[in-house]
Amino acid sequence: MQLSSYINQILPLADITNRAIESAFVPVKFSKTQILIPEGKISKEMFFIEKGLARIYYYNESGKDITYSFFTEGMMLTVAESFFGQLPSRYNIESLEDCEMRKITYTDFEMLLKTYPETEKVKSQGLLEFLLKATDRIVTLQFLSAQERYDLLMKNYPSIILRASLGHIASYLGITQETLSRIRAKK
Amino acid sequence: MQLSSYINQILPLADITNRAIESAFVPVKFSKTQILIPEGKISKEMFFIEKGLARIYYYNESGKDITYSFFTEGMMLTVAESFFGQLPSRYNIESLEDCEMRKITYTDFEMLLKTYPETEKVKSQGLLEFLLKATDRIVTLQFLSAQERYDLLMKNYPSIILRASLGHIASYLGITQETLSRIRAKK
DNA sequence: ATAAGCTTTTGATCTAGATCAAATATTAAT
DNA sequence: ATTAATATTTGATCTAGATCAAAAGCTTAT
Repeated sequence: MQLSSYINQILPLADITNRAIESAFVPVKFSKTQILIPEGKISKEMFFIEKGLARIYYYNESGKDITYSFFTEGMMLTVAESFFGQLPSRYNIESLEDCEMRKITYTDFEMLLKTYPETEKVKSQGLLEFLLKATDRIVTLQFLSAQERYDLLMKNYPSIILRASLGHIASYLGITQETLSRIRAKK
Repeated sequence: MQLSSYINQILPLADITNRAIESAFVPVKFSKTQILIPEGKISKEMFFIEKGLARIYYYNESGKDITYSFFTEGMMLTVAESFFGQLPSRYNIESLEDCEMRKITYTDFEMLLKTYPETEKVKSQGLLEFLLKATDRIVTLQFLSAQERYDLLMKNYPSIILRASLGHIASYLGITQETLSRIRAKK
């Protein structure tokens, strides 16, 4: 999906606003396993993925690397609280494949908000989408079994399951690699 | 906490805006165990709690009543996706004690947004707070043990633990009542 | 092509927390 | 006050998923 269709599907905007947004997002490429946003830093940029796969992750108290979430084509990639709130990020963002993205800086984003007030609505609408995903995730983790969580991911994001590594998927689901491997072997 | 201090702590606003917000929130009382927002309906109202305790809950596939989250004095109570997005709520809101609240209707909320554009920022900032809480919750559920989750709730919201029932707290933590009872008995 | 380094699978065991069931406490209703 | 209804505790099992350990498959770099 293109950035323009992504924005329009969130909220239809005047042509001039659309063009301003388009040109505020500049192309960037990343190779596999680059850190786009490191833990502890304020996110100065937000990304829209045109091609590739990335994840947000953190290290838990015992130092284990835990995937918080995956992002792929047509998704807006950002640690929302850090970018929108300009707070230090508690997570890292890492590319898992060679990626083609578009990025916007926070400065340019603020400029858009000032110049085209209707973008403020894109912001709230965007935040709402992140919130919807987060609440889904909570319900999933609260009471589904490992198998059910896997099936759900498979149903909603089959491409992630095909492209991400076993270990990353397992920690995303809140289970160990061994358990995930056995779930897969079973069917 | 008063509504005015709540708003000001989120974002300082012009006096006139503050006063408009104040008067848009009208007082309401609820007695124990009333349903303020039922599942399936679009939230037409958002509440600010001055006194009392409430929860958001849903029924899982096997019909079990699961507490999604608790709200008490000084908190804004709403199924954010439903109120801000005007979508049908997937959860119920229920009072757990006799409550004194202030409520605003969506119509009045929209009016505020139009008349005082700076309230749009209160909205995004509010959404951001909901998002922050949700991401915390995900991390908690992803890899902490029952005991750790309990300790964390106790540390962050001791008053909830003292006031809510065992069953409600247990489902909130993603465990059974029996397990929670044993965790408590242990210390 | 081969070694070195990762990633995934498989096996054996262990344990946190679930489930089932019954006994106490607590609260509400007549 | 007494009964009925609801919430909590306690006990005895069971099981999903963790942990530990080693083998087998893949990648990547020389």
